[in-house]
Amino acid sequence: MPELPEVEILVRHLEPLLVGKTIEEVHVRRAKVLAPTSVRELRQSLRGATFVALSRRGKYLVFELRRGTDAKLLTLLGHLGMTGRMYLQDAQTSLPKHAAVILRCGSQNFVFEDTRYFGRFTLDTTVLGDLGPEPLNAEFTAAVFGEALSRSGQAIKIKLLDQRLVAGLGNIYASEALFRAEVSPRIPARRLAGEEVARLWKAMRWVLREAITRGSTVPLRYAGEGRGDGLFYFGRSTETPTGYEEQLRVYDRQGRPCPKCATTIKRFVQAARSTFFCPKCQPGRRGKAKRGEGRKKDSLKTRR
DNA sequence: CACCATGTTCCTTG
DNA sequence: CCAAGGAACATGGT
Repeated sequence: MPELPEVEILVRHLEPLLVGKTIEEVHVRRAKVLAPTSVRELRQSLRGATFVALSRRGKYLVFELRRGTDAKLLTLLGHLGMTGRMYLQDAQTSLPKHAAVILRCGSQNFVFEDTRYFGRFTLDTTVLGDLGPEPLNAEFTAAVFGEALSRSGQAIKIKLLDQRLVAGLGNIYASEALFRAEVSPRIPARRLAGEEVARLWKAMRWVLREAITRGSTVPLRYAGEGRGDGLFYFGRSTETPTGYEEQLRVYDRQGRPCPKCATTIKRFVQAARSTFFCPKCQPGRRGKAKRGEGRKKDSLKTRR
């Protein structure tokens, strides 16, 4: 469930539940998610610590804790990777198969579970320093965005996934924002016209805000079973068991009609990731053929 | 069995 | 040093 809107909703959900709670026991079942923090270091730091605040930076969850009244604040960084979840449950409740870290706070467990273990739960916060601006903050103006784009010849879709450019978009919202802006995912970043930059800047923010709004109005079950939990960008539906369904316009909709013009949505691969777009609403540049696109060279890789 | 998956990081090549 | 491309990480769904 991990792009900016999902993390934002999760942070808003957890913040009031966690603040004031004190960790009594720390259990690590998959040490790799802590790296480079060691199990011992995490346990020593967190045992007896109280949650003071929780916020979000890009797709990261930033937990702030304090041990004792005067002690310094410590920061715990969380990331959901592709399949991570975080939630509180009764300490009696059985733990999920892929629980990576469990923090017992009184009668409740704060659980970080992650099926694929791509997520993070660490005291090392250095990655935050490499993140670009928050797309929904005032500092992130269209001019700032355009300036950043002008320094790259890489396809715009790929740049949108670069967390150093702007922090928080992932593969879903990158395609969604480009569709809303009616910009082709293949255009080299620095080739976007000024008005295209402006449209994309606006569309990114609209798409992210829309997802947060929708997520806020849907009854999510953070610890629940079943797919779709914690995922959103939902709208009401009479066809699904939950009564809600995702409202994505192009993501994972190849072969289906474009919601604007009914042209068939296409899928192709960029930087080893799927991109979805409407060839009519998001036409590529005419004129120059792009080389190195749609056909890859045979780089024979050698093993180390 | 084959392929695909919401993310980040490391390695290689140019 | 930088940019770009791809594989790796680990598990599950279709």
